[in-house]
Amino acid sequence: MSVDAFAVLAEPTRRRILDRLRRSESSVGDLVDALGMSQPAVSKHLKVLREAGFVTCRTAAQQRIYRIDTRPLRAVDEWLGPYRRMWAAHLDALERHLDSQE
Amino acid sequence: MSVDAFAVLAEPTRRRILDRLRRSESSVGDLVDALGMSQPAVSKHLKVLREAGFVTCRTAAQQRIYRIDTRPLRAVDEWLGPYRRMWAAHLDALERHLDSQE
DNA sequence: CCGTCATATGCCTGTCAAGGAATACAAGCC
DNA sequence: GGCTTGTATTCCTTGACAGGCATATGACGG
Repeated sequence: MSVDAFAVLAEPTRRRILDRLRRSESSVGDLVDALGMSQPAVSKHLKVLREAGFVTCRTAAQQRIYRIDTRPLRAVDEWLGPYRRMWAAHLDALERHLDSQE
Repeated sequence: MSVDAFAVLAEPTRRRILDRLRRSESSVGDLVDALGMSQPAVSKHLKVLREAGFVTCRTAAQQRIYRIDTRPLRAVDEWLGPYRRMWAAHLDALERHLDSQE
């Protein structure tokens, strides 16, 4: 959980991993196939994701099955909160404007 | 708009700039004072933010006044959408569980 | 135990971004 | 037109990854 969530998400490959894990949990090998990248590279990204809390893994026989944990993403969502209020306010204003125009 | 939004947000200083601009638009000098960083460093971050669409600037006399544009943040918000549905689903499930327990 | 499959780790190299110092540019003022 | 103020740009150095290859670790089957 040491590294900043945004820094973790800054890497496109890691977002691809998350996008894939969103659909179903996967073994490292599955991800290697899906991403077309070397196994060490994938394992390293998984390590970063794991240490930042984005994924958890369980051992199943000789494989490690990775699975999303949404908690860090919720933190990002909360960071967005105040900004979301900004554009919500603008949309409201636009709406009022359009209403007054009709 | 060339650089990836997440890469832009990965830099803590840039998030600090956005957090400050969220409260009020500011000149470069204001930001330099607020961040305690060299003026060139701030200007460079502003350039990155500008090129990625996070801020716009207008010229006022000899100053440049920077202001937030929330569009790229809305894009981030949309990227979060599917994940948000994940944890929303979990919360719903938890709620149903608690309801069934009462 | 030993070989094998699945994954993790170390080492190396190349790339890229951040920050400081110096400098260039641009707009106002006298 | 020089001078000052505010901001952008350039050059340089340094540090942080990302990715590949080789190798270590770990779990299973015979």
